[in-house]
Amino acid sequence: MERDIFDILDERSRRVLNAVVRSYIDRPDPVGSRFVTRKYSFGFSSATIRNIMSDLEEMGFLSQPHTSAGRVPTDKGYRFYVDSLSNEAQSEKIIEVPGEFIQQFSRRLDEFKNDISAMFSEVTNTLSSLSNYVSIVLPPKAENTTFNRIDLIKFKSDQIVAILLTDEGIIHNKVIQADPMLKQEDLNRIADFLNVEFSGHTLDEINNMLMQRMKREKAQWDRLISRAISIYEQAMTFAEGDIFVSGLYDLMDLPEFSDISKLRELSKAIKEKHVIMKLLAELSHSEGVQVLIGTENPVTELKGLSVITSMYKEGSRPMGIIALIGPTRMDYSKAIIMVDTITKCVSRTFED
Amino acid sequence: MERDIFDILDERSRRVLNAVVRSYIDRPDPVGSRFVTRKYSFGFSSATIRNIMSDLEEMGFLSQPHTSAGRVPTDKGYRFYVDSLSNEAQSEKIIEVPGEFIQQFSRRLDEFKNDISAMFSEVTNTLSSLSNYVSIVLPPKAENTTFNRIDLIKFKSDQIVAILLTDEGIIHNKVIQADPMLKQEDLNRIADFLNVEFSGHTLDEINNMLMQRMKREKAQWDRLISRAISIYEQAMTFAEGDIFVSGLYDLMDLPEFSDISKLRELSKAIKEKHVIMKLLAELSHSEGVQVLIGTENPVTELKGLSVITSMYKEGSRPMGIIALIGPTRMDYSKAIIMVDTITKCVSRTFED
DNA sequence: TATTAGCACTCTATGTTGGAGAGTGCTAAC
DNA sequence: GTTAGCACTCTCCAACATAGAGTGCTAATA
Repeated sequence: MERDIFDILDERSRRVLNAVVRSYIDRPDPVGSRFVTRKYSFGFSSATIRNIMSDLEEMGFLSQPHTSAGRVPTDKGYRFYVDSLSNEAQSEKIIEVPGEFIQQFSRRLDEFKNDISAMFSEVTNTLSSLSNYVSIVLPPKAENTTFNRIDLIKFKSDQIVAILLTDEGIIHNKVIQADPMLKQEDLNRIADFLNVEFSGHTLDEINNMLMQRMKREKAQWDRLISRAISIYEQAMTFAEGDIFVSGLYDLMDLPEFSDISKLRELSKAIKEKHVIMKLLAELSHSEGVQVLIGTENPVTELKGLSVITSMYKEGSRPMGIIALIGPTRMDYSKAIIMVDTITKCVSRTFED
Repeated sequence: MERDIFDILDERSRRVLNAVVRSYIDRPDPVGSRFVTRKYSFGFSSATIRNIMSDLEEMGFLSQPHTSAGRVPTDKGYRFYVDSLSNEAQSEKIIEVPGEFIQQFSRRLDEFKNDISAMFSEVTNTLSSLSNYVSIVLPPKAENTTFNRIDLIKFKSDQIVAILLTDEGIIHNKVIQADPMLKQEDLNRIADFLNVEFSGHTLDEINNMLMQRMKREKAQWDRLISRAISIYEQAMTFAEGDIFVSGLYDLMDLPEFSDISKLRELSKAIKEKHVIMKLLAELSHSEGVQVLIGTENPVTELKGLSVITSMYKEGSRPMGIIALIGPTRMDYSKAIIMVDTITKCVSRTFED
């Protein structure tokens, strides 16, 4: 597929296309042939460039806002640009992130080790203020985290506070209604039982174990176990985790958002978390940094925008997702590097 | 003070002024004398109204965008309008909130009794979607909440998870570093000690008790107590509570925000939570619903806006604050009633 | 055959002009 | 004290002209 595109365009067309995209990313004015010849000295006259650009338009890489305006990249044009970026990166001029930044940022993350939400806030803030785009972090899905221990605390006669700790340092707590007859000692015994049984398993595994055991042992449970399982199930139905978002307001500075309506759509999409979460989750099945450009995007609210995502992991286990959302006219090379770097920093923090 | 203003203006001027304000709130076009005479039949010609409006302008209640435009209320004009609103309310035509709504909303809040943050989210969402302004809820200040119990859980050899429950149903948790020699039993004894000592006191009282005791007993503590106090102190330094915000994007529909820059300022102010928190806290020393109009506002970022606040309470103890922020051209009568009603619903929920 | 210079053409952006309309302030009459 | 009448002011909008940027095409050039 990629090969195809590179075959269709000869060296010269490719260079012109990339020049147009780069120039447009730099300043959102339609790019004219004369401008290209002057700024990037190709050794051809503007007339030649004109012909090439005309061809590129016919092939759908560029478009004209109106006759006698310069050209503007289409989503397909951006796609070509992004693809050739990663090609370049593999071959030669990889843009370097100063090791200094990485070190400093990693150290900063370490400070937040005891408070994982604060850490994620820090991540989104850093990412959005560096990029001036909207950054989003999805925390690890509960199912992927590892049960460390649960504690049950009697509260106000008919309520129980269940506190679940995971190895990742995430603390879920939930108030559940319960039989007022249960004493704190009963709760302790129940918690002990759960801790022994479940420790070290992921919540996902636990759900499966539970189901299997329920099938096998059915009515034979003693009262303790049946209560334990019922309480655990109640405790586990927590609201889907929050997502961390930052930088929506920085977008207001960009000319493409002077209209506001795009911004509204984006904010609506973010408000309806599940839309975003679903998109990002789907997008991140594959390895490395993923890029969705404009209409490639399945979510209608985001069709005018581009999304860059990457997964952070603990070892080889996927944890959560870091994403950057901006206009299609995005500084892709910078954005991709940033997402990549920051994802790696976060992964490293989870390692230790 | 209020009397003064009512004395300066005769009955007729007052009616004209209120008519202008109401009309401008209804539609943001400068209000002309002819329009006033037709819409609100005063029994005077437009020329007379013109004279009155000219006087009102001289006194600073109205202003003209340019000669030969109609008049627009100044902040002082709005202030007059708001003050006469509450006068009206006291005397006769109180706008009624359907009891049905109150019942329904109270029932809805009850559903969230076990999850106080979800409840506050619900409150901001309701308030902003009813009003189309920005709504903010400040949760109870930690110092004002009542210690119910603390639990300490050993976690990963050198860490302790401290979980503090308050009578209000708020759960704070915090991971703290600690001596790896401490066993879970030690922690239990420490927690027991704290629970016995502190139960039923507000966190504020506890801080005072602690300080006093430290002064009195100084070096005489036994090891348990000294450890307990140290742990409690660490656990209590949690991050300043989150504030709940909703509706920023609904503002974009209003003509006064077509400019965007005001919106930026507001969002900046909200991001810097402490600015908002400080303002709201100051504003809410007094009883009932407070209104700040435009330049009355001490925070520069909010000078173009109006703020309506009210405190929710548990019995007579102030808990937190509910606020609505919108343009100075706000539908004050509606907004005030809404803030008032919702505050009362929240207070009632805390009662039981 | 590929490239280029030249030119007519198109479209936008900007500025100017000239009512139409809304509203005012003032004056003189009621 | 109130009002009718009128000249005046200012905005808004549409019509029009012009400059500038950029194109596409053609014919000449290497």
